[in-house]
Amino acid sequence: MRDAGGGERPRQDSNLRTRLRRPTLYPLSYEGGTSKDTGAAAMVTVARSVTVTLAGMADPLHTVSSLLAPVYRAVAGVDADPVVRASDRADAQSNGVLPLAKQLGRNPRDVAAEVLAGASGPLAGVATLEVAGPGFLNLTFEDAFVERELTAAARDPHLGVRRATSPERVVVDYSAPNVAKEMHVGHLRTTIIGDALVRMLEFVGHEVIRENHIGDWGTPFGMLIEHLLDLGETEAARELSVGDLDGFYRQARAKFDADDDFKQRSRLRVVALQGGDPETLRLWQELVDASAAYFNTVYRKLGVLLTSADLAGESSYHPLLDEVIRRLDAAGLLEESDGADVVFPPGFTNREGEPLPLIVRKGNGGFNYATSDLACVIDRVERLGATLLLYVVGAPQAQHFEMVWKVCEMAGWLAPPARCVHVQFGSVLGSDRKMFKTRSGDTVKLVDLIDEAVDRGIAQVRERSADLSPTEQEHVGRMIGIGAVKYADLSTDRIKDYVFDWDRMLSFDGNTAPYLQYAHARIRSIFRKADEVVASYDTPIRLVAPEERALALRLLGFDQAVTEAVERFSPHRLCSYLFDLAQDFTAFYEACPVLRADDSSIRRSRLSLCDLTARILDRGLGLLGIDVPDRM
RNA sequence: GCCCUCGUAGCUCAAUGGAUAGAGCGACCGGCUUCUACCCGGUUGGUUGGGGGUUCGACUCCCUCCGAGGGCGCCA
Repeated sequence: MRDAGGGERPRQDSNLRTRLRRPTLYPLSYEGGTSKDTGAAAMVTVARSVTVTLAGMADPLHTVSSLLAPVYRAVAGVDADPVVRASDRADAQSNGVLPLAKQLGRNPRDVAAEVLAGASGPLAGVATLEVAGPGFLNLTFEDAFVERELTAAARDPHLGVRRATSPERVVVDYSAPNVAKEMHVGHLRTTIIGDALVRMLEFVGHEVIRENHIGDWGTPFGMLIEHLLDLGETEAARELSVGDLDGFYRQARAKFDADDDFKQRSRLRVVALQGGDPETLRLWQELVDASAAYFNTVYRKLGVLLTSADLAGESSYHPLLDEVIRRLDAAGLLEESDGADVVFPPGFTNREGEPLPLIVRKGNGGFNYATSDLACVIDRVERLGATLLLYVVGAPQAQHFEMVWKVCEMAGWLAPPARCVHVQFGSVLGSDRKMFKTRSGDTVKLVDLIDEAVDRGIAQVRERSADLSPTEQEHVGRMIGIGAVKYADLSTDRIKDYVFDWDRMLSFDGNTAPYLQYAHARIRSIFRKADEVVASYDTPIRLVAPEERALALRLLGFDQAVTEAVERFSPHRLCSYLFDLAQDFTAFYEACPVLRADDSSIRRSRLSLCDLTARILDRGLGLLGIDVPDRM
């Protein structure tokens, strides 16, 4: 688990230090897409970890790694499996696996030279190598090799993206609005990020279970049900369907605070609800259904995958709560504190520096969210059989989840390979760098935000694309508006706060959805004008201009971009790649005439490059949940 | 008070412990009028909040200080 830190680092004695010095093997690692200077290609670092991957796939760097693996083994004299994936690195380091590199005690340049000598054979016809800098191997691919790999990627329905080597069953917990409460900006990030992760995980071959952990249980439901009865069921249904959930909730709350009789009825209603009274449950279900219908309209507007089938509300864990307590008790973990049943996971302290408990049963005998989160882990691991549990929840809840998972580990419910990951994210800020609010200071309703995005998108299209029909303008404008909001959210490192800025996210310049969508539409436009159909999967690609080469190498990096985004649960990795791709395409487009190319084989080859670029843009944005218009 | 996250160009953001820290916007200079743009190229811009440490090598890891935000017993 997380190390609380604070310990003083032990001082190394100087002899030991001398003996351990000279790290130097520095095995092979893939260093980056393409080099800055146009002529060169991808580079390989004789620097850090071995990222040799086995299966043969379209990505040329993996091919190179495979070819070089024996060379490394010979040079390093290492018998061990040289496969270390990026995600294993931290683990490898702590286990002392990786630093085997450091045990050779030789100069990196010499090692690099030795690798170079051994590599010329295996890499013949693939790439040439040269030693550079403090022990880097620069790798320049042969054109013929790149052309071959590119053709292979184009024929692959997966566009060169590898499947996960060990597919898992993954639960993604995201969105999680509350019944009878409005969805606001706070739900934007969890919904969008969760949706993108689901799409990416499925794409690389994992089995994904979406779970929308809605807040459909607890004491507020007493007053909500009583308010529903006061209004009359038909009137209440009407109000809820209009989507004025906050109004409904506020009225109930106001009555609860002002009216003792109402308060009393509410309390009795909570008891009835928890006791399973059929009529109360029926009314409760009515509230849940009305809210779910409302959530679904929001999800459809936003274009995310969630449906009613994904609902896994807190109430569904209700039957498990007694079991949770029973098991904790049996494990000897349960303690009594101030009348409540609690567990003390080690490593957490409160304001006074005393151990901080996780309360699993309140003093009044009721359960709280910690209890249902515990039940939730049991359910996901034992019933669903998931090994990876993702919680796409805001950063403020980090400590809560750490405590819950710690208790799960102590109780033995959460053991490898099963593990939980908090996919946390920062806040959405206004231009004042404070929490994003309306001008009047209220929280921003999510529907309002979505509607404004669509309006702005449509306005944008009307201005720029007067030649499109009104219907098309609306259709495309919707994609642009929604895409802009999603992309702005996904394109920055999720852990950080970001500033919500309509003008920037809707700009056609810079790292934005409209820029990428436009690059795609532009390619489609070429094909509408072409008098022949050329698909990348049946046309050989020939690289002539440096811009073609740069684009080609970028296209081959799709696999790496997707893999990184998935492994780190960081959609912005994919965004950065797509932006780079669009920029490379634009450079190509400026420099290389496609339809007007003199030579027909070049023309076909360029059309093929265009086609593959469009397919990757389409697919890549699709993995982010962003729609891509064919014209705009 | 303790704990967590963040701090990178004027602005908005990138960067597995690797090469000279990169983009976009803005600004400045120069081109272009095109297979879809208000486009293209170039220049400008940095003590990566400060200081120390580990390392062959630190934006990245550790310590410390400063600043911003968040969390800390019966809400979720």
